[in-house]
Amino acid sequence: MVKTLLKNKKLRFTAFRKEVLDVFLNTPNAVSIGDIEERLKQFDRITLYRTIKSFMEKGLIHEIVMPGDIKKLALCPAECSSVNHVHTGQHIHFRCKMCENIFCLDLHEFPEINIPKFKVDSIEIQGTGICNICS
Amino acid sequence: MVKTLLKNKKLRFTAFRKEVLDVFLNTPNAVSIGDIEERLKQFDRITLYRTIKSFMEKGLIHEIVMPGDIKKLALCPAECSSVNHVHTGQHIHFRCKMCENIFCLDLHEFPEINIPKFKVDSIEIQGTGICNICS
DNA sequence: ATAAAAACGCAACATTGTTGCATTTATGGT
DNA sequence: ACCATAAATGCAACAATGTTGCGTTTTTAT
Ligand SMILES: [Mn+2]
Ligand SMILES: [Mn+2]
Ligand SMILES: [Zn+2]
Ligand SMILES: [Zn+2]
Repeated sequence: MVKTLLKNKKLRFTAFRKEVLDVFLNTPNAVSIGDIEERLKQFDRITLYRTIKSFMEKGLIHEIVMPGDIKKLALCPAECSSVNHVHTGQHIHFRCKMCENIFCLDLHEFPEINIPKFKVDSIEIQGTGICNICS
Repeated sequence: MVKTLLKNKKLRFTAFRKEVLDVFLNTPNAVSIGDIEERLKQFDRITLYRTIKSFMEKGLIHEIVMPGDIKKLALCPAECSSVNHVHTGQHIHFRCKMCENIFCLDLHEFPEINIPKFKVDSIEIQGTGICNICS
């Protein structure tokens, strides 16, 4: 339920936040801000930006960026406890060049990346290609 | 030499392009558009954007994006033949949280990522943490 | 019910990137 | 070296994206 979802992340429940969160819950893949705007009947742009920022800060959603001015948002996995920074947990992002959808995918085994001389905090992996629906 | 570098990528040699390319050649790490602007005495912003676009289209430089509105540019490896799309070859990107520098790093062995049901064209890997200088 | 803190909505602003167009420059062929 | 052509430049105007300030409204804890 949307209300408890927000509460669990220490976010106040408001009508607008419910609407925005519903967009995420009703979409299988990542959504852009434009996508959200299209799905809201009427809204204030500034409030939307602030809502998204709050959601990100509290670890409810995360941001996915790719070269070519691609920026999308997706729900964090339920167990995500990270706040205010990218925490893709152990999943990767895949962009289909046909449908332009971006998928959050759980890898069976997340690869071990060793970078000599660097202290690695987090790793992000992003793939591009063709999704199963488009191929 | 800058002139042949441009020619090899089928880019015309101009005074402005030389200046921009020199910025890349004189910087060890990735640079933002703001970085470039700071290093140029005087310039036209529009021409700079178009220059960068040309450089990217011809595979002279590539774009590195990370969550948090981070966008930087770096020279492609010499052997890079890809045009107009992200081709990190087989290197990864590492962002140091202290100095905020972004490094293009060659991994000894680039990991094999297998994504069931998806046809993978390219993989990008980005790490964050502390670089060797800052630690 | 009340009070404090947070979120909202509006306006104004800032930053980042693009398009059109006239002028200048680079380059390949003569 | 000269010329014709295509490309690059510089300026203005515009578009898209994101932010800040502030008075009002709503949520939540007491
Ligand atoms: Mn994700
Ligand atoms: Mn790189
Ligand atoms: Zn697809
Ligand atoms: Zn560092």
